[in-house]
Amino acid sequence: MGSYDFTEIESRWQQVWADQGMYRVPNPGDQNFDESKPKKYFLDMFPYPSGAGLHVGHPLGYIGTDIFARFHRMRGANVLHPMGFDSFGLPAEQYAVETGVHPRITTEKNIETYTRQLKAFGFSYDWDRMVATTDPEYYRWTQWIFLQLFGAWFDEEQGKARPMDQLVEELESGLRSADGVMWQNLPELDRREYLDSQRLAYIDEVPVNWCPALGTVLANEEVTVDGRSDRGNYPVFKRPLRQWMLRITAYADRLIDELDLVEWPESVKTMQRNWIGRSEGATIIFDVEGHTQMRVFTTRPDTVFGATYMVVAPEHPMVDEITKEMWPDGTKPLWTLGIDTPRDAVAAYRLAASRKSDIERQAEDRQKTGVFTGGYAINPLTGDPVPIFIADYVLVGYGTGAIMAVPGQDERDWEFAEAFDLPIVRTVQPPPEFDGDAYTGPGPAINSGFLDGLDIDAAKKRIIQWLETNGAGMGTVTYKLRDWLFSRQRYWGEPIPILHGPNGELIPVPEDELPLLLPEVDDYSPHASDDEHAEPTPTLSNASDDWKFVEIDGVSYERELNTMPQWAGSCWYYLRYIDSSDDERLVDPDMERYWMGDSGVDLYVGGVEHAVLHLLYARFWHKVLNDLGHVGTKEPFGRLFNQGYILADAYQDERGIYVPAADVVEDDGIFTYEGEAVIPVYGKMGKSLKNSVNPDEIFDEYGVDTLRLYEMFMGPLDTSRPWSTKDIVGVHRFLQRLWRNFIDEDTGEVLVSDGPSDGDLQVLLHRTIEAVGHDMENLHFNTAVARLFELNNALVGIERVPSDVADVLPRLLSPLAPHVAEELWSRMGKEGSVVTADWPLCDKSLIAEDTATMVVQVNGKVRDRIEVPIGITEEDAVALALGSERVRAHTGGAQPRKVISRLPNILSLVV
RNA sequence: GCCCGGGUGGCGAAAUCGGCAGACGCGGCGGACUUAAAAUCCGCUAUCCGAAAGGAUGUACAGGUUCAAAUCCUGUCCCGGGCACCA
Repeated sequence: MGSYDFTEIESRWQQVWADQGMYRVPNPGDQNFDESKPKKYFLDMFPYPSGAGLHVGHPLGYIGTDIFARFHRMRGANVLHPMGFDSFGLPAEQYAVETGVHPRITTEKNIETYTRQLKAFGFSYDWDRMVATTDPEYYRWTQWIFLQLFGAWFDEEQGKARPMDQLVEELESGLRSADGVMWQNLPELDRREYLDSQRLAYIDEVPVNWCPALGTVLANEEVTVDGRSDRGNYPVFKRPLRQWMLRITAYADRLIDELDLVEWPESVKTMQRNWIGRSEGATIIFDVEGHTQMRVFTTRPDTVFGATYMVVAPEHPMVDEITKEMWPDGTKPLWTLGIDTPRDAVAAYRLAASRKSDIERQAEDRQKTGVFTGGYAINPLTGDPVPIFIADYVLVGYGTGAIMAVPGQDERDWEFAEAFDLPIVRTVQPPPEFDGDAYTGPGPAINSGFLDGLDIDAAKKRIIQWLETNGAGMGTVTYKLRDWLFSRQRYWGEPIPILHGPNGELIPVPEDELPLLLPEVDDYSPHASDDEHAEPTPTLSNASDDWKFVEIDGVSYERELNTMPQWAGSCWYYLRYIDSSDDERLVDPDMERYWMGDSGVDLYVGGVEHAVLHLLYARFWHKVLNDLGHVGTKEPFGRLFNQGYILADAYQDERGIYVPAADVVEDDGIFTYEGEAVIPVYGKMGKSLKNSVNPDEIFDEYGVDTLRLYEMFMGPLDTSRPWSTKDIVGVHRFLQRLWRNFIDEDTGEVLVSDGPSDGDLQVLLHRTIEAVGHDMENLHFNTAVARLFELNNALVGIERVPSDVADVLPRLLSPLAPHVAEELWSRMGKEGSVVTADWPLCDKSLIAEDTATMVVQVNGKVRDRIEVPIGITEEDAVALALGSERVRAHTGGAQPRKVISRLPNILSLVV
């Protein structure tokens, strides 16, 4: 009755809130919708529901958004605060491979566990809006969006996606040609191929990241720096393959420029800009001896006079054409690999290069290798012949896959030139003190004909002008960003709703046949292998012929057997929450306009690991949907916030294997696990370090409110912080002290007085209201908690809590620790729920004081503190200060030479 | 190598604009209550010198600007993250 029984209080209120639908939020048009309130959309990055369940590190950001949502509700906003599950993915499928249990079963079970755990945190989600990406009613619309991408093209002039119909119209009317060919003159087959090549979702043969161990290909973003898979850390190899691609590159500029519209951490914006990697330069056309031409991309067209050789990527399609039968005169032995003919030398080098994985290329310490092709190009500016090499330091996928090498101004080219004894010409004058090799800094052009004397920028402009007038090139922009490889050979993903006809026709599955359900298969195994040359085979090829083949008008069509990558479902889930049960359309336009407003989601909180992948893909899809008129904003997430991580001690045994941290025993600084010594390390809490702390244990011992407060009190939301179970007692003591301040533990009597506070306590109360409100707005929950501690501490020793304090404190606490706040509110007999109570207002007149502490500095050092009236004049202040013994001890009684004041707080005397 | 963050007591941290460094909590020390312990309550707790009053030093390091710097500027070191032969 009287003691703080958090377990009982928390479970009871969670039940009451659920029964009353406390956190249900109506849409425009719904019954209880109040359009006079401002809208707020607060979103968490939804989790993948893993079998291990939640640990205390997962909900850090969720606690933050929940507090923010509760705060804004009390301040009178309509708050959309939903949760769901990104439930397609590898672990459920791997489990299915091992056990034969259908991934749907595993997934449903895990979702159930996650839902139970999330509900136990007392989060104020509107669970009626929950989505799971694996739900056919959800992925129906993921497939629908894919068909929108398939049914659209990117109009370069308008800079936006448009429906294919409009392209066909413009082609038929002659407004536009198909790569220079009139539509009327194009055979039927070529027309189809042309149209298919223009779509935002298209099939192309491209070098892909093939991961045999996972049995699937991966997007560039899913491959780590050392050429391994992001998930599972398996080796990844490059190989050409026909795959579905999404034309994200068409949006490269908008994805950069429209970052200006959003309030995101600068670091995330920078990462996206770097990933897109826009660089401006020029394409320069080199005549290759004899007949053909070669295009190179350079960001330094101003250095073209110093281009003394050319390098082509080993995989470049023109290599065969350039390569000569015989080594020409003047071939240096160094250039030939010691092989008799250029053809054999080039073949040997290409073979060696193709065998190298990205890791090996890396490991070689960037030693420059390459071989001469026997061919020469003509430098269009100097007219000199320059030898053409192939070398793997030039990448086929970037720019034109060929470069003009300017060793004087490029470190890589310098290294290669030294290794192969090639001429070096400086075309920018380095400063006199420069003693390095390649010079990449600013300076006037030299050895560059009509460019001489110009600085780099001017020289670039001038040479591009020259190239364009002489038909030798043009200004060009290139990007590091590649189109998004969208096929996966896995089972547990959205089927791609396309049929393949006998002549290569691509037929979209009609919208009214969506969702295209995943077929049942006997074997979920991907065709995984240790062999990098194994042929990728989609798991859906294990489906029955009934599913795989569709007959339309007597013609047999084969279904697309690849599935979508895991990122697909998370590209648009924030839209589905708005109207999660709509079976007519993706989202109702009126509801979408209301909740997304002018700038999209008002606060999106999640880990920084999604800085590139998820956030770039989602922005891309959103822009396409915007172009096609399905959503109203240019950007999906107006404000992004990256929460930190919970870190924890972890332990490795002798072999470097992590052991369960919970079972490690410490004795006088020595750590042991099952009697063996282990080494303490430190890192992000999670399965891989085996250092997870289960929230259930904390709930049992301290309760939900304590855990919520603890995670917030540890530090600012955006910094990582070490978990320390022993520190939890601090916030737990706070709640118990709060309880004892309000409730007599023996009798259960509510210890609230009839009269309000006065004096210092009243001032403190209103200061707390102001400070907590301010902290809440700025997501400074750690300091908000500290302010509440102070107010609570001031109540200790007071017989009864003054009525105004009793009225305010539970409301201030309610977003942070909703259960105990609701219990106190209810025990005091207050009207309604504290959840829907108004946020307290601060009476500013009460916190304006009539005296202040004036700090007196002498020569910049604090020497005394004096209470002064708020409106004190400088003259009085100086007189007061000079009257102080402590001040006089440092002024030696002399008059100050100079007085600086910020009255009534600071008086600075210089003597 | 390049690009972002960050570095404050024994520990987690705080410090709107350049204006009292260390709020709040953990831990520690001392005290009250208790037969005792736990819980609770009270006090102290940056470092050094000092019995104290007080003084000196102190926000990674070295400089600078300023009456005044954790905060601004220059350089260096360390930690974390991203990118990495991108022409």
